[in-house]
Parts: sequence; C-alpha cells; structure tokens
Amino acid sequence: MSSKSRSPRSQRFNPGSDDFHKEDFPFYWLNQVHGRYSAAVEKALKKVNLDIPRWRILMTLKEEGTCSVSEIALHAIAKLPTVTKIIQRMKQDGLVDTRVRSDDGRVTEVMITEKGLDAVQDIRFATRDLFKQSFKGLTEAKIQRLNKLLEELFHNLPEH
Amino acid sequence: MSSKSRSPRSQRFNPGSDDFHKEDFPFYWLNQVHGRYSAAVEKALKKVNLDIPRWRILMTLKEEGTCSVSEIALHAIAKLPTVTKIIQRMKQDGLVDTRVRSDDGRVTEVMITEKGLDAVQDIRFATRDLFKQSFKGLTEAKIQRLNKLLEELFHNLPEH
DNA sequence: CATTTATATTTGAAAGTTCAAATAAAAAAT
DNA sequence: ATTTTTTATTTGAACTTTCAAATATAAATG
Repeated sequence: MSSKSRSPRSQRFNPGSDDFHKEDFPFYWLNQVHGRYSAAVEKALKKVNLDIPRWRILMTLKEEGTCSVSEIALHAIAKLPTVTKIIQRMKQDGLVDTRVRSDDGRVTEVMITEKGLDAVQDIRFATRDLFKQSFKGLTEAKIQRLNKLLEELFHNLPEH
Repeated sequence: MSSKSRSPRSQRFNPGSDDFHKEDFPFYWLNQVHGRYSAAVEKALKKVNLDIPRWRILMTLKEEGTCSVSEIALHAIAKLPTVTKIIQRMKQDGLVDTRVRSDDGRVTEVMITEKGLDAVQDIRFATRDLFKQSFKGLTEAKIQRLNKLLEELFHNLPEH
C-alpha cells in the first residue's frame, strides 16, 4: 500500500474534497477581500462622482499613457464592448478624449484629459485613508510575500 | 536627522507615493488574480448554464442551509435588490425555493432544491481542473500562508 | 392598544453590461 | 489589383445591477 494512493494529504482547500472548508480555500479569501475592497473603493469614489470601471480606466491611462480601446480592456480587466461604452460616457464627462490612430484607421486611441488628471488626484485623496488602514500591521516583508504568492497564483490561471 | 523623517522606507506599494509601482501593490495583484479567476469560473459555469452570482448563491445555500435574502446578500457579497432578483430568476429555473418565515412575516427564506444540488455537482465537475491547475506548484504551507495574509488584509478592511 | 420607529424585502425606473451581429480598415492571398 | 481573411471596434437588443422609493411586518413607545 503506497502512501501515495492511501493517505492523501489534507485537501481542505480542494472544493471537490469531502473535508472541504471554505476558510482553507484561497479563492474564498480572495473573494472576501475583493468584496470588501471593492465596496470600500466604490464608496470613496462615489464622493468624487466616479465608479470602479471609470477609475480603472483612468489609472490605466495615467500609468500607460495613450492606449487603444483593446489595450484598455486588457489592463482594466473588462470586456471590449463594455470598454467602448464606458469610454463614450467618460468622453461625455470630459475625462478622456479619443482619436483615430493616424497610421491605422481601425484603432481608437484614448487619452486622459486635464480634467481626468484632476480626477485622479481627487481619487488619491479620497482613498488615502483606506490604503493606509489596509496595510496596518503588515510589514513590508509580509506585503512582498503576499504579492509573490498572488503573482504565483496569477500565473497558474489560464490567460484567457 | 532622524531616520523617521528623512529616509522613509520604500513606499512602492502606496498609491499616494511618488515611487509607486503597481506590481508592488497587493490590490493590483488581487484584482489581476480575481479577474482571471472570475473569467475562468465564468467560462466553466457557462457550460452548465449558470453564472457567478447564481453559483455563489448555490454555494452559500449548500454551506449554510436555508438562509434569508439578506443573509445571502452578506455571504455572497451582493446588494440586496440584486439578490432579490437573482433569487426570483433562480426560483423560475427551479434551483431554489422560497417561503415566508413562519414566525416573522418580513423575511423570505430561501432553500436549495434537488435540482439546485444537482447543479452544484455539475459545477464541481466543471471547475475541477481549474482548481487543480490553480494550485500547481503551491505547497500546502504556501497556501496556508496565503490564506493567513489574505485574512489579515480582510480584517483591516472596513466591514461595511 | 394605537402610534411611532425599526427591520426585511420588493419594485420600477435608470444605468450598466453582455452577446452576437454589423461595420470598417488593414493584411494576406490569389 | 481584386478578393479573402484577419483585426479593431461599435452597435442594438436582451439581460442584469443599482438606486431610491414603496410595501409590509415586527418591535418599541407612550
């Protein structure tokens, strides 16, 4: 009787296992954290008249500079038609501007406006306390370890 | 010159900091993982004619047994009116059933049906490979560490 | 016990997301 | 040089989520 087939290691983190406990399942915690985090950010953004999708797009444009619609979809983790429509709304709100790429008529380039940059500043202010609070008691080493573990998980997941 | 005021420790994980790098920011990775994870689960669920909100509710009911609508909202991280309407749809699909709580006419109790339990089994099957793949190369110690870190972060975030 | 206040949920209208199909430009193949 | 295929985006219809207001029951108060 090989130990391989007879006594499996604890499988409490495996949703298919009989002794599954959600508290031992990383995606349970991932969802919990994501839920609270999103709710908190959403609340902070509402004060500045923004929401999470718009915020993500602003952040993307600020970090990456001018982007095509599909590049935004990739960075901001949203579907293409969704991004198209958010950009249309954001353009109406004056947060971004668009133009057709000069050397390729298919792509729509999106860039952040002055007003968009101002909004980014407002958001920083509105979320400052939240981030400070989030990392309370977490040493930098712990934060790094967390980043590494999440990154590892990320690379295990199918790309798309 | 105190080190406290002069040379602050690295603040690359702080979005307000000048040397902010998104790769050092845990919520960046959290969102990336959550994005891929959701996309993968969504894809698996589509084969069984389900989506993430319905799945979350089925899981909640399976783990917790009969729940009120607001208990579901809490566990499944969704807003109350959203849950009301998802439950209505799920009832139409025969996945759950509802009744008014006998000793309190305000609360709607929701319970999973046989068909709902069958669906849970189907989902297990449909997501089996995904979970296996996700934890590839991650030792149990690492998984536990990740859980602990996420839990710590969770408790730092505002409850609601 | 009538009235106010609190709690649990639902509803209707508005806003947002998604799918599949349509458009439109570029690149490849004939 | 046309035609075909691929790539990038948009659109319209269907569906979902959200907000604020409405409903309905229970608990607390005078």
